[in-house]
Amino acid sequence: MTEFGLSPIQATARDDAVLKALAGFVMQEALGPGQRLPTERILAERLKVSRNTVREALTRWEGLGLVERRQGSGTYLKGVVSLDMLHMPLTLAGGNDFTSLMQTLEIRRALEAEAAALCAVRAGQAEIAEIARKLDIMEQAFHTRAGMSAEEDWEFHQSIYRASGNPLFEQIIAAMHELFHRFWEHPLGVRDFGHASFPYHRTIYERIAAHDPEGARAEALKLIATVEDDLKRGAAKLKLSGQK
Amino acid sequence: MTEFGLSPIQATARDDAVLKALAGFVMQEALGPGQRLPTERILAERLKVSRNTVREALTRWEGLGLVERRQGSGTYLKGVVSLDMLHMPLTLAGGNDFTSLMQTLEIRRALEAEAAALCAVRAGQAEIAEIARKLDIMEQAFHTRAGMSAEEDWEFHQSIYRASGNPLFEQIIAAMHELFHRFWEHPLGVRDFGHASFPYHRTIYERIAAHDPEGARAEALKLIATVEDDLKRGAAKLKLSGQK
DNA sequence: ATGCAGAAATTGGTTGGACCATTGAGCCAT
DNA sequence: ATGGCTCAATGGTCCAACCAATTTCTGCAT
Repeated sequence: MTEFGLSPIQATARDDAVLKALAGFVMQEALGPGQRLPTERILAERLKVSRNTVREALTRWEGLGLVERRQGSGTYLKGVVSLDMLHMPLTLAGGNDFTSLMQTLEIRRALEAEAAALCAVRAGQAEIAEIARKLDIMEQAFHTRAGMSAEEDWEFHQSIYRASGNPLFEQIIAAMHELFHRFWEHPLGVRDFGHASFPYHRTIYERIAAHDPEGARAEALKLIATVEDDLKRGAAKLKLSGQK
Repeated sequence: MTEFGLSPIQATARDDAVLKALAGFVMQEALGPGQRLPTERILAERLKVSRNTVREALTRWEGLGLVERRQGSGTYLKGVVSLDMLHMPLTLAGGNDFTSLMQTLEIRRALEAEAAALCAVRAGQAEIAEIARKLDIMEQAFHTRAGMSAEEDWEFHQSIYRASGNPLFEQIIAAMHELFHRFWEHPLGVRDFGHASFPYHRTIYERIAAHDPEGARAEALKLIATVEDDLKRGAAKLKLSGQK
């Protein structure tokens, strides 16, 4: 099969046209997350298409998590949209079981290590200071609330992804985090989940502040390893207690 | 065309219910990629919902890349569908420029290295044989077609992702690959793009076959490094020629 | 004036029916 | 066989309602 370099043309593509126009409108009006966009009826009238077409277009955006619809209220932006957006929908088979969590952790291990290394190379004074701030907040929360610092923990890691200079790290891991939110919070009933990982947050920060990419990578790998251990302990506990 | 195993829907949240019922139907009938599923009119009748509702539900799946609709023909499955699917749609800002490509390469570097290492640990005889087969095909195509072996190259990497035992690797990288398809093919006008990476395919395979995870990781990193170099060369060339 | 319950308007969700555009299968003349 | 034709099937779009949740307005009692 030879390559002709030709793509099939699309005769009818009203949905896409609607989304393109809407994206242009959003940019023009400089709308951000939380803002409400025009009602379906108005969009249909302005764009000279049926309300049904508008709805199918918005359904696409909703499925992509870009927009949230509230009956009786309106349609609201949930993220930043731009004309040159690229979509990368992933669907993972298998539910919220041990295997799925373990698989996401393998992805996170790869990305976390790389992000920490890149961060150690690229982070400037401001980024390092921000990471230090998040680390302090997390450590204080950890001590005052006896280890319940999931939210602060997450924000610490986010600050590293941001300082990596590549927004894809944050986006991919954030999507996984949102997906397994309940499990990152109270995974599998292990009460002291995450305790073992605590000291490595500071060591990661130190290696980043010292601009030592391989050191940061190594500490990040240690952190993920403790999480994997916790997960395995939780799975073993579950097995003992007879749950499937 | 008599029995569909579909039962009517009752409460609100119709479209979600439609998708759940449809997913159940797909599993029950053991439908796989490429297969055609019932027409919208039949689904609407069987589920006792309006055709518009069916369409919105299918629009969701289409946006997620699970399904492909062909006017006049039907709606066809594009991937594997199951009841306990989880969706992780990512939307990346920024277009098909040099920076975006470089950022996806950083993600690919992290994942490719980890996948190769995992593969070296987990791949069995059958998986290794499959990788060897893809490698042979790629090398032959490379020699007979003077380096134009993008498709075979991609299939070689896919076989590694599959043998890693974690489907997320293949899904994430496949999504990026599809996204930047034109650029992976003829990136930035560099004619011998990918030539430098050629020898590392075999070295990666050898480390995997020897069950040497760190060796496989190292070779994978070398391969990505050559691609990054090609990309930088292409960008420099573009800069010289005055294009933006 | 103020507070609040109920009415009214707004907005997304659903329905049913109609028609258009594309596809594919069957048929027929060549 | 080949090419062109019809015609039924199927997804794409449109319209005009109505339903359900939410918000806003209104008017009465305090």
